[in-house]
Amino acid sequence: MSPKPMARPGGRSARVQEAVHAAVRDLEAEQGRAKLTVPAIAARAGVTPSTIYRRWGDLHELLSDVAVERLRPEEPPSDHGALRADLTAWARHFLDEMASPPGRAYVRDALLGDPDGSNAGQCSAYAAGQVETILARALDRGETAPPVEKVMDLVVAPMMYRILFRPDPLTAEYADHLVETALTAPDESA
Amino acid sequence: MSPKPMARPGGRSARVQEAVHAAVRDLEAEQGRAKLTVPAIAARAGVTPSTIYRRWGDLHELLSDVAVERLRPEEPPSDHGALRADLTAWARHFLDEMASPPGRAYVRDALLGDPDGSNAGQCSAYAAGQVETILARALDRGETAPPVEKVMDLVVAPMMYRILFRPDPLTAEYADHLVETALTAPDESA
DNA sequence: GCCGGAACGCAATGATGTTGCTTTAAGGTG
DNA sequence: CACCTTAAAGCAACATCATTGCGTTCCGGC
Repeated sequence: MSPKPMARPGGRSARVQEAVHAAVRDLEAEQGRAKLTVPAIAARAGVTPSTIYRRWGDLHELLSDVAVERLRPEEPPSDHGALRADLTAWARHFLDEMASPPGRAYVRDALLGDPDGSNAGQCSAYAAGQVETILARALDRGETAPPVEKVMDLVVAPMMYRILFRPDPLTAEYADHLVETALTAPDESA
Repeated sequence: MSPKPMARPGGRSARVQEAVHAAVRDLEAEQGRAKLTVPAIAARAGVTPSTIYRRWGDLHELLSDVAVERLRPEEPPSDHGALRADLTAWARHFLDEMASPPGRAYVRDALLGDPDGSNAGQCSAYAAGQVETILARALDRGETAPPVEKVMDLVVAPMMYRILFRPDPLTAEYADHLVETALTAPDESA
């Protein structure tokens, strides 16, 4: 079911997977999405199309797979010494990444080829993990911090909604505004 | 660019469009999404595939088109005599519709075949329109009501985010909670 | 160093996507 | 009301892509 069963993590399987992922990245960068087709990717990766179909099912699942890997945060959120500063910086960064044309494309891909929703869930988990880190750091400092769910609802969700459903441009001020809302909202215990 | 140019609204064009849309609905109901292919739809609609490709570009754009039409609200939100009741009822209804398997499928389709984001924008506009109606009604009654944007950020966005990115089931209580948040949040003027 | 099984390559087949050319009919005009 | 223009649909050929059976290779374990 999972696109990357990797029943055999070592050796050829791993090489093929890496080659295919690299081929997707390269082709996309060089020729754009329109040229992203399974045979083209296979040729570029030095692999036969049937291999790709067998391992990933179809193009969308493969793209979803690659997109999720690209959406994985590479570093923990930067530490600015205070909750508000940390959250603001992270929200701005997140918005910047996700609202950019390539970012939007990755998010869409991740959602697209995802029969069971596990890839989309992974994306959400990445964001939640980053937020979690920030909040834990705040608690360590002795600050009061809202629960993760609240930040997801009040900061992450609105940004994602606008990215996906609205063509309008998004600004850093909007991210700031959302963080402000999350930090000043009443702490219901629900 | 738009999937439905309709430069000639009357006569054959309209009949073809309706026939194709109907074919999509029927085939989906009868044989499931897997069997939804352009040639099959064309055959069912009594049309040649090239007609569909020329008018809609590809299968995804056609499905997106159909999905948006299905997501259009058919009635104004029901009137319960008070803002809180109206918003709660609408949010529950919205969540119910969108979180159901067919609802999720429509939303995904709408997002999917949508190069310029106009279809997704339409979906958002539908929801905003419904909210707008509710808020205007409240103002007419003399109630104080939050701006539309606030309701979109605090109620609609979190629901959509969870629908799209999280596999977990969603409850009516969650919708209630979001409405509560939106109505009790401090009224910043920003 | 041998064995079992999973993954890959190859190649053929069927289905789908795409396009030039022709034909029909909608909508405007005299 | 007949004619003319032109968008849209039909037809048909072609290119490309998706799918599958079978043989081969190579990983992983004994």
